[in-house]
Amino acid sequence: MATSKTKTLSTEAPKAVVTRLSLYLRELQHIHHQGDETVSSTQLGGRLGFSDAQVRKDFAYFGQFGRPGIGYRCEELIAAIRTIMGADLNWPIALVGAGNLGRALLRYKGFSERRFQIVSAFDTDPEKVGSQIEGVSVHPLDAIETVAAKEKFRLGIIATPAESAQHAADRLVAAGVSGVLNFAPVAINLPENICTAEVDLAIELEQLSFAVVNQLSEK
Amino acid sequence: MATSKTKTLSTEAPKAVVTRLSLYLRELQHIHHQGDETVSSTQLGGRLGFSDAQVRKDFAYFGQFGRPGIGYRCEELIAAIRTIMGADLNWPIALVGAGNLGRALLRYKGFSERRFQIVSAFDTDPEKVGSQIEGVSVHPLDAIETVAAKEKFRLGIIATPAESAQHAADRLVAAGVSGVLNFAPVAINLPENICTAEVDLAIELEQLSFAVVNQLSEK
DNA sequence: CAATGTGAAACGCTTCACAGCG
DNA sequence: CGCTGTGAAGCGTTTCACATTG
Repeated sequence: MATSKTKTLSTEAPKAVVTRLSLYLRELQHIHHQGDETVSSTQLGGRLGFSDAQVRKDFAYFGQFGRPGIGYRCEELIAAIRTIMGADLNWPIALVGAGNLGRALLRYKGFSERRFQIVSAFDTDPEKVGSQIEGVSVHPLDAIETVAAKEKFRLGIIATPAESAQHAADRLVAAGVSGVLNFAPVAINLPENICTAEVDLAIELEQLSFAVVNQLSEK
Repeated sequence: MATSKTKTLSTEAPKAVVTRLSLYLRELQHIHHQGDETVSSTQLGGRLGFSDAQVRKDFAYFGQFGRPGIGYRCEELIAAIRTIMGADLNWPIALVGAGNLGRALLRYKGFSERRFQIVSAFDTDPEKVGSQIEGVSVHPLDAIETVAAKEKFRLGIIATPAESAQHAADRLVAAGVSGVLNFAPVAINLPENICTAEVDLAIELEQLSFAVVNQLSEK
């Protein structure tokens, strides 16, 4: 009875819960590294700007992880979230666009800790093709399907200019990826069965500046 | 009567609407560049993955911009959103952390188009301090208050490792910024009156991989 | 007694359906 | 007739309040 029971994940969790799960995981790892074995919903929520009730309800979707009077055991909860998130799988990734941002992503250390690895890079610029960055070689974009057969990447990152983003997306899909993370400042159109996430750096700043002007503090 | 009337923005718009406003703006600019003078809610929504009703309702919070039977005039709508978002102001920005990611942000062209400009960079690494990147000089982090007096930045970007992020945030606040965009993979604690936005690249991938595994297609 | 787990209430956002307009 | 603007209904999420537990 010392171990907690994880509900079947068939229990569809609300989308909003899943987005917070990653934040909980990250924060729990910091807390645990810092030496704490347990944490209460109030503490954890406080660090992330969520209410205690929300933290408890979020975890309750997946099972009973807490001990009344004590809180949650970090290790246990970390393991549970990692399982739920599938964070124990390895994810080889293809990068399209070896410009400023693409090169920074290739060098970024934070991915490997979470088992994401950029295994191949692609670009259309002949000057970039053939070079190596952090041990990853830059291939011509046209070669993506050939390389995909060998490297088996399932996710793709688009770090091209806006004009080339749709083409990059199409090539990635042709190469068989099932998810695309798009850093180009334009919406891309993909088949229904492909998952996408977008990060537009300028938009992040725009939202922030709006919040500042309108005195909306905190998140 | 040819011009539309913009409601006072005192009409507090839902947070969710504001996050979409930036996407509308970006997309309208693409559509307009592409030569179209008008766009319907169905077209615009289709490109972004929103319903037509949502698009109409979103704009209706700020006034009456559309013409029945025609749609929305791109120019008019672009101007209106820019006004609402305060996108006509200039935002000088301080960057803390001149590593991989920081340098990529300094070189990123997408900011200036939206009137964001990194005017000073800071780092604690003596090897980086004193160098110039894209015409921006890297100062010692301790000098931030002195530089702030001259450069008057109101926003700060944190692109440091997780361990240094809280300290970077504290220095930025001491230097008088009112908003912080945090790329470090850790939650930071700030005074109530400071706005924050977070972008964690690994978390974006984690969310994407979860969506792939759980067959959640599209957004 | 400090903390969880959880129904029920409250809230905010999205979708629906349709009147109204050019 | 195509498309907007908008109340009203519907839905998902958050907060509240409290019984429950080690």
